Amino acid sequence: MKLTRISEIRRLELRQVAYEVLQTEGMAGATVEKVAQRAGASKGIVHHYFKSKQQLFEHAMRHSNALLRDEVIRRMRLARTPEQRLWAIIDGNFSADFFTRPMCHAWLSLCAEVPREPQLARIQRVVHARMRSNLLTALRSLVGEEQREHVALGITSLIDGLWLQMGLRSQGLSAADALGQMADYLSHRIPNVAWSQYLQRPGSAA
Amino acid sequence: MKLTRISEIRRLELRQVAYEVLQTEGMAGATVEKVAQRAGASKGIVHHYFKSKQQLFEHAMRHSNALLRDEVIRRMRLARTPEQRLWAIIDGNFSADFFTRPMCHAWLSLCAEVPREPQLARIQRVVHARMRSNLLTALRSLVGEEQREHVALGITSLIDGLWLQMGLRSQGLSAADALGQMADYLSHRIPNVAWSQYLQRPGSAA
DNA sequence: ACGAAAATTGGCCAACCAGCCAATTCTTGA
DNA sequence: TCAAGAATTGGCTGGTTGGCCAATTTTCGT
Repeated sequence: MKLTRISEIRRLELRQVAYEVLQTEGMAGATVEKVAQRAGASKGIVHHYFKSKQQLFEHAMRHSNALLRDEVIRRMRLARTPEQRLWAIIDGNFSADFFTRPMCHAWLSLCAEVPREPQLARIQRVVHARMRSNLLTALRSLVGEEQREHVALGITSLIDGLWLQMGLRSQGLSAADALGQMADYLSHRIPNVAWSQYLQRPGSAA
Repeated sequence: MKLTRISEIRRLELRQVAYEVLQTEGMAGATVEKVAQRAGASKGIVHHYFKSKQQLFEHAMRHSNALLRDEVIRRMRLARTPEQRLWAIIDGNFSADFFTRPMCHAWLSLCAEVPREPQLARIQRVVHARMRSNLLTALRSLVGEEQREHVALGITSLIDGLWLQMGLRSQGLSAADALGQMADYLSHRIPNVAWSQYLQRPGSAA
């Protein structure tokens, strides 16, 4: 019995490679041939698994999204209180493994295409909806109902803004800097929770 | 005597048109021919004024940057107090004329190229330095010296994050929403200033 | 072992594009 | 008016890319 068909393996490999190429080449410079070459395969095989370049990078976006989602889920499992759940979301978005300049460049390249690629826009909507839902749930006991949406938008915007800083600043930004900003925001916006405690043990939410 | 040579007029027109094309086509889809066509000119004339496509869009970035800078300067002139100066910077970044989806799309396209185009990175550095300088000056009497850089980074990130939301959200974001978020941030981070007063008269800092 | 199906190759093609340039039109100063 | 120079045209070219496909190799069930 075959659990994983070769086709599934190839699909996963290629979308991973496509995402890597995106990190260094950007959307315009990322050609099907470069993806094939980096994967050690021929150009034809890429088109065998993805009917178009567009679809290939659509799956690359799903890939990066899955990485981020898993980081958040892992931290969510360990969280026991609403504060911990909220911090799990934030900390997951600045996981040291993913909050890097190359990752940010790939993310930016994809974001820039969203307005013109309905499929990417669809993925973006799903990502956004999940983030909003997670935040609203965690905020339920922390913020009054009439302010929850507002605070959720503020947190989302600050996260995205810090990612942008990582990509655009000359010397980048450390995950600790970003988490410091988030803790600072939360300390002022949602007092009576000692948010700074989460900065002591970086990478952990429990 | 001729104040404005035709060459200068053309350069201004073309960089403006290049920026408009960027709004709808993105960086990959923005060809020299499309810019020429939209400008009602031939492809050759574009290369006559800009030695390369790269240089053309470098000037397009300067163009968009100049628009934003002027908006901030205009509000700065009317500001009399540090709070007003700080709000002038923020309000200028969400001027109703520029805080639109097409503008955001062009901005995103340029941001996504920054990592691979040293010239764009150079412009980006200048923009960032000016923003930082403006913010630190305005914050001098509002925030303790040891926290100024931190708050300046927070404000910058939140502004960029809200721009990103404008570009990525399905239904966009109004300038009022964005300014509401900024006022909310300032109210909690820099209390004892009635930031909400600035929301009464949208578009004005005085 | 064998044959069908899956996987893979490498090259072809049509489309597109940036850069270039010779020829033409327009502007301007004397 | 009339050159001289600036402005502009439009087509050419070399190079690249995405999509396609016929041919070949590999895998796998029987």
